[in-house]
Formats: sequence, structure tokens, C-alpha cells
Amino acid sequence: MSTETEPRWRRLEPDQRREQILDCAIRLFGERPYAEVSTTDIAREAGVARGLINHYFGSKRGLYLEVVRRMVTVPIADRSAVPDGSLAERVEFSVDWLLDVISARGKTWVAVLGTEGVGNDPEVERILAEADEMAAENLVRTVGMRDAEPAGAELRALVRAFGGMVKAAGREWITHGTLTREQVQLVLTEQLTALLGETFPHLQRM
Amino acid sequence: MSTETEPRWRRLEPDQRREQILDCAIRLFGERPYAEVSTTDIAREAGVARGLINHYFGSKRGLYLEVVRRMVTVPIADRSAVPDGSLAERVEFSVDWLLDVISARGKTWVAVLGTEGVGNDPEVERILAEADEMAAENLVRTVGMRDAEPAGAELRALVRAFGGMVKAAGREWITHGTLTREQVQLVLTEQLTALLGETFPHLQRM
DNA sequence: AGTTGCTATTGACAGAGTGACAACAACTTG
DNA sequence: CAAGTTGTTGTCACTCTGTCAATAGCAACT
Repeated sequence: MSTETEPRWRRLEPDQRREQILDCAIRLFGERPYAEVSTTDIAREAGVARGLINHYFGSKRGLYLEVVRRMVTVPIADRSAVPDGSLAERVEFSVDWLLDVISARGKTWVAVLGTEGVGNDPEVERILAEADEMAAENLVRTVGMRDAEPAGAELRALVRAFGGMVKAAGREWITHGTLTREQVQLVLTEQLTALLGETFPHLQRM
Repeated sequence: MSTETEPRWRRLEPDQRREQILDCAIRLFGERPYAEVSTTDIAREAGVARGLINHYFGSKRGLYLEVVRRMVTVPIADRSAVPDGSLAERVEFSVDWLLDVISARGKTWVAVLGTEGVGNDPEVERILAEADEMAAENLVRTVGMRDAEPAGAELRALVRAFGGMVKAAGREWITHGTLTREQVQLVLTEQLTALLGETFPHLQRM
């Protein structure tokens, strides 16, 4: 008879275990609202003791913030493929790339950023603000508007505002199916072109 | 010596008490996130026994949904004052009215819709979707695009997407102060004009 | 004024969830 | 194989939520 000394649990590298718990948390937080997800649920999902969550993330809230941070991070554009054409062409390229990103995340993206809840959460707000800022910065670079440097702050504010429409249009497309990708592409391209080509110059003369 | 039989608590009409609790809940939920607000806090703020909250709203979540519903409801535009001019003029009027509404709610509005959290909450989503739908419907009527009836669904989807930009621009103005009201006015007016006058016709030919 | 009835409101209780921490066990190293 | 390292567990104390029977404000009617 074999002395089956099969261990009751496996000991993982901290990074691996962290990642595993984070994955489960992302899934569960994506399914139902914060208060409806207990750390017990997450622990069970990860096949782990509940206390381990506190060990790695301090508190439930800490884990949640980590989830938000993870989900909101947008990949940086590969600018090597950006065409050198007119503003309209570069904008079209950028929008297309944006929609690719949204499409890739698909349901998860929507499930995560789809709901605007009530409740002032400075920490979450900061994370999202930073993400929006990076996305805006990135978009500005991609369409090559760097020459407008002096009014950079206003330009980025404009683009962040545009980001709101991107998200809303994305929801119309992905979740509600009221617009096709082609339609969203058209709308966002025309709007962003007008924003950068027309409105922005007007704004600078105020 | 007077037989001071001062009552320990006053008995209110259900509607009044409901309203009072709701007011306190709105204030507190506007200050910190859902999980950080306990029903004990709300009860104390309202000077009321905790159990009463459950009596009126069933659960903490029920109260929360009521708060969201209340905060998200946008007053109907007074169409009697809408000018009969060009599309651009009507759009300008509508945007101005929108900004008035946002301005009136001010910090509260932002505190409420400012944070996009993570977590799929169908109920909250439904409430917000309905509110957006009503706002879009209202805006479409105000700018007098009712003639575009056959493509009403797409038009409203477009306007809902635009609503995303309204919110984002409002945040830039109210909370971050990166744009002035005049700038936001200009941006939204031009964008909406282009959306309705240019992009929408283009969209119909797809 | 005293009594009665209705119901808004309270207070206590049970169950569930969270965070802290000491003890344990899987794995590494010599 | 022994000893140390540390990832992991399980329990304890505390807080929060929802339920419910008991209480008390108030109006109506003697």
C-alpha cells in the first residue's frame, strides 16, 4: 500500500496565487455588484481559505480596487502602423483601433464599465481618471496633434469628454445592439474629426 | 411643576418619513461608496431607528435603488420656450438648458454619476438606461427632429451616445474645472449640431 | 378629560460577513 | 533527512443586516 502523502493544498508563488485570486475576483465582481460578492465566494471560487485574500490584498476593498485597476488598463497603441495622411485618415485609424480594443474585451469590458453607480469613491475615481487621462493622451499622440502643445490641457479635456461618447457608443453597440460596429465607427470618426478639426480651433479663440 | 409629557419621537405621515430618510440616504451615498455607508449611519442621520429603514424600503439595497432612481431623473424640458429657428439654434437652446440642469444639481449630480464602478448590476443598469432613454427622447423632441421618425431608434441611440459626452464634459467642467461652462457649451453645441445635421443623414444611408 | 383603536416606530435578536492573528504544513536548502 | 522559511489555514471578535414582536404617538369617540 502506497503511503499516499498527497498534500491537501499546493503552495504557489505569491505572484501566481495573487493572480489566481484576482482572476476569480474579476469574474465574480463582473457578475454581480460589490456588496453581493462575499470574500467567502471569492475564496471558494479560488479554492482557497478566506484569510488568504486578506493576506494578499489587505481587505475586500483592496481587492476590489485592484480589480478596477486591472480592468481599466488599456493597452498602448502600436503607433508604428499609424498612417501619415490627413487628420481625417489618422482619426479613422485611431477610432478603428479603439473599437478593436473594445471588441476584444467585449462582454467583460461592458459588464465592468457599463454601470454607473451612485456613490462618491475617490479612490476608484482616481483610478478611472488616470486611465481616461492615459487613453486621451494616447489618442492625441496617435492622431499626431502634438503640435497643439500650448493648449494641451484643453485638448486633452476635450478628448476625455469624447471618451465618454466612446464608452456610451460602445455600450449601444456591444450590449444593446442598437448600432452596428460600422455605424459606431462612422459616428465616432466624424465626431472626433469635427472635434479636433473644427471645435478645438474655435475653443482656442475664446 | 409641569407634567412635561414630551414625546420621545414624532409620528409622521409615511410619505414624509420616507422622504426624510431618502434625503439623508442621498446625502450619505453621495459622500462615500455603498459599502462604506451603513444603515446605522443613515438611521442616525435621520434620527430614526434602524429598523424603520427596512420597514419603508425593504432592504439597504432597496433604499439604494430608490436613491439612484431619484437622482437620475431629469426634469422634462419646457418646450414652450423652444425657439423656432434653425437646427443650430434649437440645438444651442437645448444644450444651454441641459447645462442649466447640470449646474443646478452641481456637485451632487457629479458625485452621483461621476464614478463608474466595476460590477454588473442589472437593476441599476435598467434605471440608468431608462433615464438615458427619457433624456434622449426629450432632447430629440426639443430640437424638433420628430420628422425623422422612421429611423427613430437609431437617432435615439445616437443621442444616447452623445449623452455620454454630456456627462463626461460635465465632469470636466464641474469637478475638474478643466473646461469653463462656455467652452462646454460650445463643444456640445457644435458636436450635437454635427451629429444631427451631418452624421445622422450619413448613417441613414448605410 | 378619559378611553379606545390604529399604526408608525422602536428595540432586541439571530444570522452572515469581515479583518486579525497565531498555528500549521508545504516546500526548499544544507 | 533535518531544519528553516513562508505560503496557507482556521478560528475568534467585531460589525452589519434583516426580522419581528412589543411599544407608544396620535386621532377619534365617548
